[in-house]
Amino acid sequence: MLEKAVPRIVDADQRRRELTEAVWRVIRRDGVAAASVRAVAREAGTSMGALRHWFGTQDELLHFAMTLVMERARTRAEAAAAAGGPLVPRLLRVLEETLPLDEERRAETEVWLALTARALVDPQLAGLRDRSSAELHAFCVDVVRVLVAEGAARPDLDVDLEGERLYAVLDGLAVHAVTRPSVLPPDRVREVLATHLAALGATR
Amino acid sequence: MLEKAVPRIVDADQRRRELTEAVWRVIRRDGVAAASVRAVAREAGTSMGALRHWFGTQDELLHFAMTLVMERARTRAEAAAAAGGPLVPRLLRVLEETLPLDEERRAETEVWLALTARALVDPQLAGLRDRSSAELHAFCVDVVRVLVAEGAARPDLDVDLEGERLYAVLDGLAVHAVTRPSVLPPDRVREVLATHLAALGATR
DNA sequence: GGCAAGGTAGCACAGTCGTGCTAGAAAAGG
DNA sequence: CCTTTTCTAGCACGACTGTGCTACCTTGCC
Repeated sequence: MLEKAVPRIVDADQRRRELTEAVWRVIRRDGVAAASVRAVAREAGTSMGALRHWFGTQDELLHFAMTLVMERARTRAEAAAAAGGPLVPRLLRVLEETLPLDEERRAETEVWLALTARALVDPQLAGLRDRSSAELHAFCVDVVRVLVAEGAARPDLDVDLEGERLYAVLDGLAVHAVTRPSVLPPDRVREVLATHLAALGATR
Repeated sequence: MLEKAVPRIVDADQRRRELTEAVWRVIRRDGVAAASVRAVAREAGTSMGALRHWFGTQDELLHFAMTLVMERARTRAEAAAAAGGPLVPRLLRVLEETLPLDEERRAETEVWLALTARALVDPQLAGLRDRSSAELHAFCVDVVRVLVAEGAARPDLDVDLEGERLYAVLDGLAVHAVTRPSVLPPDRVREVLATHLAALGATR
């Protein structure tokens, strides 16, 4: 009943992360369609059997890949939120954690885009995506609320509507930064986002 | 040298459109990954051979599907632009032609999203997407320019930057309307977009 | 030492894939 | 009538797919 032996302690979570990052590399290089069990195993330098030990099925693999994208962005965002400094730049930095402004975040965003498209026809992934987008949307609404409360945005704003608009800017920038990187380099992305936040407070 | 017989006149373009719409149905129902030659032929009620007569290869099929999305949106947008009426509502209606506000446009947007994701790893599709996004981006910049010129937007706006921001709102709304339809029904999408245009002119 | 369990490896199966290919049906000019 | 061309049909090939499965290696407790 109780376990008798505890052999080969390999941190399961850590192992799954390593394998999942192999999934990311395959998705980025060859697309979701190419993220087969064999291809991922080859990329990770392991065997099909080992992979299937950690992920019982192919869908589970993609599911975990999506989870990891969300988790990492959220972790970074929370760190940025906890940092000090003036309000507006700090909120900017939190929002920027979801944008592809460096190689790491670019990888995540590309995987996010690929899996978002797949979620259109994969209910399992759709559930994940819904939870994630609800969270980010709620955060955007909160950002607007805080800006209004702190006097950094006009007091007559429709908070829900502006939250929705901010969220659209955010994901629109994410898509564009990933699909048109030469037109929209990281600094330009930051500039557009900063302009948007500033515009919420423009009273003139 | 000159053709001698002209048998079975089937409008090639028309036929290709019909088949391409079968591609759309498959992509919407089962995803790009499932858009195999066999599946599309079955969906179109024809044979693999017939399909391959019109599209020499699988990539050509997807390429044409993407082309058709772009072409249809552009046709509608030009019609909306040619219509009369006051400036701002007219521009709104043109921009709305790229958004999934009814069943037809929803289909196009879903296919667009799926193919945009695939374009990350398919140079052929990437070329198409680049041309299309450059065009829409340029149009967004023009919209801002016209609004400024007509006094419907603040004269001190950075036109390029605002064009970029408008484009982000547009594609962000497209993604959200397709992935979170219950939160973002068509009227809400219109409201957010209208708010954005109005905000460009907010002087208060 | 023995043994149980965690972890790895990879074969086997039945299926799907894209594409090359041949063969026939349909239609119009001679 | 026959010929020519367009269009349709679908078989055949080799490659790749996800997953069930067995066998093996490694580890740590008894």
